[in-house]
Amino acid sequence: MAQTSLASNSATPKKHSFKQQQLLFREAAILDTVNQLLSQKGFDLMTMDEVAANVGIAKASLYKHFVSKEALAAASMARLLEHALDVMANLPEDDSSLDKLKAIVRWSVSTHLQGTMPLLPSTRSTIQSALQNHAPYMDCLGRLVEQLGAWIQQAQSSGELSADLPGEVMLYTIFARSCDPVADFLKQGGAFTDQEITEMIVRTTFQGMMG
Amino acid sequence: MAQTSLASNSATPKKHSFKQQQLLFREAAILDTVNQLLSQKGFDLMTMDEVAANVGIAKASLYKHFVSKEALAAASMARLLEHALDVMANLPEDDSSLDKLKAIVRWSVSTHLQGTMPLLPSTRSTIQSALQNHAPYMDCLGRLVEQLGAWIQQAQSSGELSADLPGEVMLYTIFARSCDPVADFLKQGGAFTDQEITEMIVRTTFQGMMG
DNA sequence: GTCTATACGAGGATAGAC
DNA sequence: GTCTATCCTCGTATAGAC
Repeated sequence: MAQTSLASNSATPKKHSFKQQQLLFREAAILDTVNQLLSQKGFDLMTMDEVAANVGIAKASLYKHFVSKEALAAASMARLLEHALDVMANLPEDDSSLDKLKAIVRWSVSTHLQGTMPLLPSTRSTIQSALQNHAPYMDCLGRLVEQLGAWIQQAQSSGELSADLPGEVMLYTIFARSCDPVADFLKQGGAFTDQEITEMIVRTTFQGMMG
Repeated sequence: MAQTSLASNSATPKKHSFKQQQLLFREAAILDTVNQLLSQKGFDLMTMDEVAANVGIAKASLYKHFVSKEALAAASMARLLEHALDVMANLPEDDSSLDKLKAIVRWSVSTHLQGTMPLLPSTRSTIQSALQNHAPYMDCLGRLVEQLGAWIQQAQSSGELSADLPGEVMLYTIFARSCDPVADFLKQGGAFTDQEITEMIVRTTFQGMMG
């Protein structure tokens, strides 16, 4: 199956590069659609018919690219985490750890508001077990947790974040902002721009409602 | 239908009180089960078969009490909001507005952790429209929003909460704690008691991770 | 590897006896 | 108003032609 989507290996360079390019392009288009739908409706309410219709291909063709709905969602999530890692790797080096943590929350909420954040956390969904068996996803997640954990520790050491609040709690709190319904409610209210909403959530995440 | 579950009116006091008692008792049992299932799996993943099985009655009997799955969930939600209003009405009068707001968040998270909080917010679910057409729910919600809004304004006036953060944002932030996945993650981790988790979430909600 | 057509199961809701 | 048995729709997944 084309599920892992590896590029051509060095032994046979460019042998089928055009076909492969086309394949990857098609799969990227599928995953873009899946990202949107996962963001709008979540895994359980997203249907394969819908995905196929939005991409503009037949449902059966979808199953040639991804073996199941779970695999499709997992691929989408893995790509999102790769994107997150990329964002994190490209933050200004002279930013403090706290600044970097704020930046990743800003990116999460902003992505969520744009409708392309496939609901990372959310316990109570049937994908969770599928994700844990999806190596690419788990690999990215591990690296992401490691990096965020390091920044949290540094921010605690330097006094930018409270030293007496478990880092675990902070990690989950930051993660949870990616699926925070507050953003949806505020956007639905229509009184604020996406940027204003993002900044207010970043603020309440780090300073609460008293600071 | 017995959907509104009003007690016997004053014109015919106790005429069928025993039967009615039994009816209300049965319906309360159903709603207890629904609360648990909504808390564990959410609306979309909860099945009527499951509800019937857990209550110990046939599925068809369920439909004698509630006309649809949506009506069932709406009744469950309405009862929860009534409960919340009750908790709010019985807070110590000499508590400050901020204390009261903290108390309601504490109650929300605690209820969530106990597994009896039927996921209030959560956009992306099919119940939302049904809830908006359910008068008892909307009525309770209105009163709840009014009371919380008043407390927020008072806390802002007294300087307990930031005056430059829109009250709307605070309201939603408080609401969102009832379905915060952070609580689930921390509970799953097993490193903290429910009470510890609750207090940490109350803290981060109001003081953020820096305070 | 794309399509049309279809198998199959799950789940919401109902029929009709008691 | 409780039950058993059933209907019907929807959604995942597959068969098989091109």
